[in-house]
Parts: sequence; C-alpha cells; structure tokens
Amino acid sequence: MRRGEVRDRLLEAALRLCATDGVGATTIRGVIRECGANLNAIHYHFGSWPKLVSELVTAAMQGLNDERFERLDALTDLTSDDVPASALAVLEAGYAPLFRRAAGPDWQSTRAGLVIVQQLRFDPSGLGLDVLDHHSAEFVRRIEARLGAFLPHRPAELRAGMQAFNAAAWDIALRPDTLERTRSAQSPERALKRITAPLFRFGVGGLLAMSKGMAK
Amino acid sequence: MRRGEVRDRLLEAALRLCATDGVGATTIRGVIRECGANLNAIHYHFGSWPKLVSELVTAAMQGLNDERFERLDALTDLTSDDVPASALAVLEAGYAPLFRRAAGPDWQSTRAGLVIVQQLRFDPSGLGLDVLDHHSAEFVRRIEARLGAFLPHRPAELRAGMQAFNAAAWDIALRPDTLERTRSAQSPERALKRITAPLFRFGVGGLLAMSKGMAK
DNA sequence: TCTCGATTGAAACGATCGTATACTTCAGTC
DNA sequence: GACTGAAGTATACGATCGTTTCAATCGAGA
Repeated sequence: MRRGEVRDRLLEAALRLCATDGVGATTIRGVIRECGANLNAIHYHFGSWPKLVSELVTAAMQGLNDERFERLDALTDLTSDDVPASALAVLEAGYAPLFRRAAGPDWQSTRAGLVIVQQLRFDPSGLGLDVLDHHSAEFVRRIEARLGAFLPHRPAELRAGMQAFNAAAWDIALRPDTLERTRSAQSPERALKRITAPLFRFGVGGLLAMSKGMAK
Repeated sequence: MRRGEVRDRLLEAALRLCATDGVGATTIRGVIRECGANLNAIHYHFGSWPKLVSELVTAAMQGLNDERFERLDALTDLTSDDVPASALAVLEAGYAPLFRRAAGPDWQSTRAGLVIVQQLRFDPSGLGLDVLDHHSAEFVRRIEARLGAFLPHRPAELRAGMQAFNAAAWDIALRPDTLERTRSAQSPERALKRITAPLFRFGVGGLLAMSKGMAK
C-alpha cells in the first residue's frame, strides 16, 4: 500500500460522508468503515476527529480562495465610467469560482467541501468556525476593496450589500436543484450560466440601488 | 406543580439549548438538566426527542407565517404604476416579521426558534426538513403570487430572485451582530430599520434589475 | 540480515447517547 | 375510603461515541 495512501483515503471518505450525512451525523467509525481503514488511523494521522474536519474545511476554503484571488487580481480597467459593468466583473470574479466548484462541469472533487462549509456556517457547536472565519474574512476584505474603488458606497453600506449577496450566492450555489439542473443539461457550462447570470444581475442591481436612494 | 407545566418547561429549555449549542449538539439529558425535569418526561410528553424538535420548528414557522400572511393579505393597491414602491411593500410585509422576531425589540421569545430553523435548513441529517419545507413552500407560493401581479418577470425568474433575497434576509436577520446592534441601541426599532431598509432597497433593486436586461 | 522508526491492527476504555420498564405520587370520582 | 388514570421518578438497557493502549507489521538503511 502506497505511503500516505490511507491518509488520503480517510480524507476522501470523511469528505463524502460529511457532505451527504452532515458533519454532526458523521462518525469516525463510519469513515473507517467506508474506506477500509483502521479505527486508530484517524488519530494517528490527524490527532483527533475535529482536526480532520478542520483540515477538510481548510482545504475547501483554500482551493476556493486561491481561484477567487487569482481572478480578482487579474481584474483590470475597473472604472466608475461604467459602474454596472465593473461591479458585474468583480462579482463574477469573486463568485463564479464558487458556482463552478459547487455545480460546474467538474464539481465532483470540489462540491463536497463547500457543502461542509455551508453546514458549518450555521452550526453553533463550533467545529471549525474560527478556521472558516479566517478564510472568509480575507476574501471579504479583498472584494470590498475592489468594489470600493469605483462604487460610491459608504463602507458600512458596501459591507451590508455584500453580506446580502454573499448569502444569496452560497445558498443558490449549493442548492441541490442547482446541481441537478446543470447535471441534466447537455451543456453544463451553459446551464450554469443561465443560473448565475440572473443572480449577478440581481447583485449588481441591488448594490446600485442601495446607494442611489431609490424606490421609497 | 401546575398541570402541563413540565411540558412547557421542556419546550422552553430545549428551545434555548438547541439555539445556543446547536440542534445536533443538544441532548435530552441536557434539556432535563436545564429545567429540572425527569429523563422520562420527554418521552412521556412528546414520544421521542425528534418529535420534540419538530414541535419547536413547527411552532416557530407557524408563528412567523401567521404574521407574514396577515401582513401580505392586508396589502392593497399594489400597482404596476409604481413598481418599486409595490415591490418594497411586498418585501416588507413578508420579511419585516422575520427581522422583528429575530432581532426586534421583543425577540426574546421568538428568535431562538428561527435560529433552529436556520440551522436545519442546511443540515442533511433531516431532523425536521419535511416539516420545514411545508411551511416555507406555502409562504413562497403566496409572496410570489403577490409580486407576480405587477412584476413583469417570468415565473422562473421571479423564483430565482426571491430565492436570492430569501437567503440574504435569513442570513442577515439571524446574524449575531444584527441582534447586537439592535440591543445596544436606545431605540431598537430605529436600529433595526437602519439594517432592514438597505436590504429591502437591495432586494427591490435586484428584482428590477433581473428583468430589465441591464448591465452587461 | 538486522534494526529501527513509521504505520497499521485488534481490543478495550470510560462516557454518553436515546429509549424502555417498573414503581411511586396524587388529584378527582363514586 | 377504595379506585382510576395521568404525571413524575428511579434505574437500567443496549448501542455507539471518540479516544487510548499496546502489539504486530512493514520498509528502507546499515
């Protein structure tokens, strides 16, 4: 058996079980049963079960953030001359990676980690909340900096708007029927675009409406 | 001891513990310890622990929906002459009750139930998912009917927009710092308005932007 | 071939879980 | 005052949890 293979199999099995059964309902005995490892292997390789879970969360958020940061850094010519187009570009750079990993054509290896993250965001038992906060705080800082460069919003206003859009994006990206619709389509990319495009328009429209003092 | 008092104390203690520690981390032994009841009392009054939880969820959603439906039914003169104002009125009718119960001046007895609902929305273990779906489906049906009366959206478009706004509203309503900001203010109502008003503008702006074919 | 650290295996630990059973208490009724 | 049925108490059951211990095994370097 390859060196370090058991460790990988443990991670993979834990990832799958946590995503389908829920983190709280997943036990180390279920994991070792799933991948044919020994009960002690988890403690030998990870120290404890919570540490394994936290490694899953870290891997998922790191992979997602790497992609988001790369696309955010690649953004050029953001201008206040065409605010809607610039805002759309920023939102796409920050959240297209989320959708691609949650329901894109190659979601198999990336979706499960995001499902776990979404579960933990509302779980007060605090299995991996601090790890999660660290990663998401860095993203929030960066995307708000990009948006603030051309949006007229006050910081608190921008923060509120992005909190709203962020919640909507995660919810829709990880909704089971979002995956269903892209899987059953003959062109997953096109199907996903049909889901994300309206959401991005929603986000841009919402952000702009926040500061323009409209509709009251 | 009053008749049926133990039953109420059990409900109250379970509500508090589930909201603070998480539904998955709450045990019947913790509940009876909290309220000084006997271990068997839970099975005597509710049959099983899952049934108690499902009663908490039902009560929370029923209380919320009663208020939302009443306000939605009271809406008159919605018109496509002033779409933004009409959309704002509908969103307020549907979601102001959520915020009032989650962080309003009298949140003490209502917030915990909503926290539990929010946890269960992303928990695949399926403790009370069917019960939850039933209640939220009815609300979705009603509010989309009201909006569809004057919005030009196609049904799928309206559905997507409301899914986005719904996720944002729940997330922000139950965010701990939302409660913090309203509690520390000398006028909780005003403080809550300062949080909800931008969100409602965001929602109206987002919904309108979805169908106007803007920003691309 | 021998050795030694790295890894795996088998078994058990103490704790806690949700549930079930049997007994006691006690108000209300005839 | 005996009886009834609801409500509460004490205790135990079997299962499963995460963790620990310790011996067996493997693989590469001497």
